[in-house]
Amino acid sequence: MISQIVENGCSLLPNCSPVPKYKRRKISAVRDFPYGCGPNAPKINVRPTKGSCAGHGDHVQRSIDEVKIEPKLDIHTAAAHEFLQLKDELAKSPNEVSINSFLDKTILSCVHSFPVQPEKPTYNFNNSVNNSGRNYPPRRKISAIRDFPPFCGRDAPRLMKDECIKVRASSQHGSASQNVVENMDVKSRELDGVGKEIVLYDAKNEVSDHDAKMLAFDDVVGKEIIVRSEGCGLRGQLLESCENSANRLVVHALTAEPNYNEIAVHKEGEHLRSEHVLVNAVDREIVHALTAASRSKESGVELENNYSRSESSYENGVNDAVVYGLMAAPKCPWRQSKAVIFTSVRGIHKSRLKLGSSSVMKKSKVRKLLEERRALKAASKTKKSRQPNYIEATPLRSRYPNAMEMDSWEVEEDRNSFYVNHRSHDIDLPPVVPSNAKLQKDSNDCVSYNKVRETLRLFQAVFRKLMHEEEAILRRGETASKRVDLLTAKFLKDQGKYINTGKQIVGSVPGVDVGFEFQFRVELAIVGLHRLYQAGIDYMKKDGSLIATSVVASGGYADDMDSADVLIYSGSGGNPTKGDKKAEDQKLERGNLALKNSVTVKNPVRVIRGHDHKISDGRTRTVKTYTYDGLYVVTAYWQKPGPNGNLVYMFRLERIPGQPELAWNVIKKSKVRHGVCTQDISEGKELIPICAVNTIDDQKPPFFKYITSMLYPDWCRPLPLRGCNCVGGCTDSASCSCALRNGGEIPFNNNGSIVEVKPLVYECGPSCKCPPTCPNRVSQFGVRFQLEIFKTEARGWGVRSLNYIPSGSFICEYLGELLEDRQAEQRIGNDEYLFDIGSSFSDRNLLDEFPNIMPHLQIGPSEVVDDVGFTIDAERYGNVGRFINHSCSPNLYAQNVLYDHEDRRIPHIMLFAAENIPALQELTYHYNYNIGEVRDVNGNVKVKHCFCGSAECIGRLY
DNA sequence: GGATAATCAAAGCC
DNA sequence: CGGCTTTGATTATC
Repeated sequence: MISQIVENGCSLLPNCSPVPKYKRRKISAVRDFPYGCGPNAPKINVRPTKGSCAGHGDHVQRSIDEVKIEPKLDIHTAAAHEFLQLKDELAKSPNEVSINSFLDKTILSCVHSFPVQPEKPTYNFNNSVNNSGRNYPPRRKISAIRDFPPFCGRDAPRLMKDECIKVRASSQHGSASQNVVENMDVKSRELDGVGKEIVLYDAKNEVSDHDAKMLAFDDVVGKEIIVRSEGCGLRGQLLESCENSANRLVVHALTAEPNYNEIAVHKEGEHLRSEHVLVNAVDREIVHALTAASRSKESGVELENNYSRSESSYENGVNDAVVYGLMAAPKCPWRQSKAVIFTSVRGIHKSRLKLGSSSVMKKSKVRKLLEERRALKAASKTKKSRQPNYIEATPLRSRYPNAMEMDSWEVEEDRNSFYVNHRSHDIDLPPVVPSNAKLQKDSNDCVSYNKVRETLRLFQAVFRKLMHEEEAILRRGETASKRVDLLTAKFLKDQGKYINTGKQIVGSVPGVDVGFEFQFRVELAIVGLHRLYQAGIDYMKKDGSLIATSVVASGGYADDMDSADVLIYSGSGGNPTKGDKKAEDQKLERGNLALKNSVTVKNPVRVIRGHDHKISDGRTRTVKTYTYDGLYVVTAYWQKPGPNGNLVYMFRLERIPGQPELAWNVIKKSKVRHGVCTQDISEGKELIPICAVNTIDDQKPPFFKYITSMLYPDWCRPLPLRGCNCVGGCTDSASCSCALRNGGEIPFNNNGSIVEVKPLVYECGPSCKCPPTCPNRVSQFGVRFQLEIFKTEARGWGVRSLNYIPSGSFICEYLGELLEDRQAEQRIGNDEYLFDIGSSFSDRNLLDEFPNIMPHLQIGPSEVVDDVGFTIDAERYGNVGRFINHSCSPNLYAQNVLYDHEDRRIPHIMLFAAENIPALQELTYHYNYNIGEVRDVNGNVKVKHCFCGSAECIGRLY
């Protein structure tokens, strides 16, 4: 699949060629930065601590490191113990004591309410299908040896047509009896003293022993078997299909009767349930299948409407028989002419296993996807496919409404395709590169921190790119994947980009700092924070028992997340699923059990919280993110009735102190914002006011004239850009002249995020016919996020957002007076706010990474912006962009954009988010000076220290 | 008893 | 909201 994506990508960028090395811009600007800490300054990027005084930051850093450096249970446990001890001392109230006794009681009561092994299970044979009693029998071991009547059992011959007919009972008159067992003669006899066999036959219908329906199991006690005759001859056998603790096995009309329309094997009360629905004429195979499947655990055939679908899983040795029986058409001696269509495209297995299918199936599905992509491509080229719609996405049901009429379509291939077990191993998946080797190098925090950030950024970048492709597919009217996050995750996995994949980690995950913001659950898995895609509780086995390692609180359950440092977390399970409507009491198993054990083990548990963010950057929407909230300990658990009337487990998690405060807490806690010194530095010129905050000293923001568009000198009269003629909104990239300028595609996703770094982006402009809602108008509308400027400890004023910013979002333009370089050089002393146009610096992490793993992301050389020496001076006139600081590890990047004129020498400088940026995190971009090339008026090399404080800070701007 | 396969559950996502 | 995804744990089997 990956290779396919790559191919597609290349086709979208026809001029693929080796990436040109970006020209580093020559420096003409000189900046002064306040004095302060050096390269070892406290990190500021991911720790939006209030105020960020250096000492405080150091302290926080250290205490986190203590918890983080050695991801070993005992250290964390020690920390947790310490915390708990402290807590005990602080609050030795009677309440705390009573919690324990309360817990003891709860545990006792919960034991009573979950009778795992009732002393004397009772079984009600008179009650039929709807019995839902909770007295489950003890688990059963399979030990029966059975004698099989003719036509049954493992040596059962395949039923031939005649035999089927013979088996068929003549009576069409009987009716489904409510009181099934009473109508039957029940015989049971011992078999080898181990198991028992029960033969039930319908006396009324007077079928012979051999043709009687027969059921065998090995332990009568603990099983209830109901055979319901629905007025037809019966012959069926079901051996050993009861697993787990389900106590009732309902065999519902095992019939050999053609034209009879239902065969079902139910196992009520527990998970296993298979149904066989037959419509007309093909039921003989079912009997065969059931017979042949006698040694399998479960088999089923469904015939719905006019096509057939098989759901089966089987054990070794009987595969052929089962498949044979299920499939019937190609081999079946009595059905040579009457094909049941088992849909298969090009030999790819199309029948579907049930949810949670085997790895065999997964691989074949992957292959299917791959094949379909190819088919898609081929179809779009040749348009000569036999099936007009090759692409899987619509359910089989709607895709093959007339399957029966298609008769022997690709039957030969189907035969093979059913032997998935034989074919599954030569599926060519891309090799999975384990990333463990790389991990060895990540001994210190900085490396792993960078790695995590790099990986997340990579995820975002790949995601945006793949999303872009999917949107293009959708526009063509074809079926696109709806789960680009999963596509991206798979891609990264295949590239070996998952990190922290080794042994499960208790406590902090190296490189993942408190406050990290994630957009998808798969990202949590990619960095090793929480490995499960859906489940809320991750856990591991430690010293023989389960302990919880991380939980995700995302609002799906009735958790209490109001308090900052305490999380009341609901256990998992018990909720009504699709199949059965009623909620069940939660069980103390899996995650619930692990959390319970963590109460006594006192190990730290990572907490990730889900948040909903309203994004109103012109394309109003809500996005959900997940924030790593730090380490907690589970201090108590109890049961209580949940919202669905069932009993649920509740867990109390308390945050271990000394960890960085989270942004949402800061905002929540402080209703009144301290240190606001200017309400709106834009003086109403921006849509959203930009306030200035200073909690460091009394300084006010420096004076400057706020502008919202560039100031061009008199001599500069750039020609307007010729616009496109798209009336609807530039959806057709082939006809939109603006899209063509961008290499044939709109460089933004539908949600307004920029797809990738480009030397130059053409947006639609004033002379375009498209409306303002056009997806190709993003950065021309000014600031859309709630920004504020704030005084930093060491770097003067900085800019941050009060809201979460998704990766790829437009932040602001860098506005000011346009100068020629030589003019700029004359502004000595006032050179702090100069931006050199023409270099189009882009994020190095992104660019260095991409050519390796996604070759089609390379950029055509023709697009490089000419560097003829223009500079933007924001000293006297400017906007919020002038306050954004440099960082060696930035979260924004500058993108050249043209929309209102076509002079490529002086593009707009637009700043975009290069990653997901949590609220209150400082916004930075890379000023991109060349070290040692900045000189003063006398030609002396100038040195400027960098105080960005990022882990990879090189200590100098130039 | 260890390896492998099948089955299942899960606080997601469109 | 139904349907489509995935992964890891558990269970079953050789």
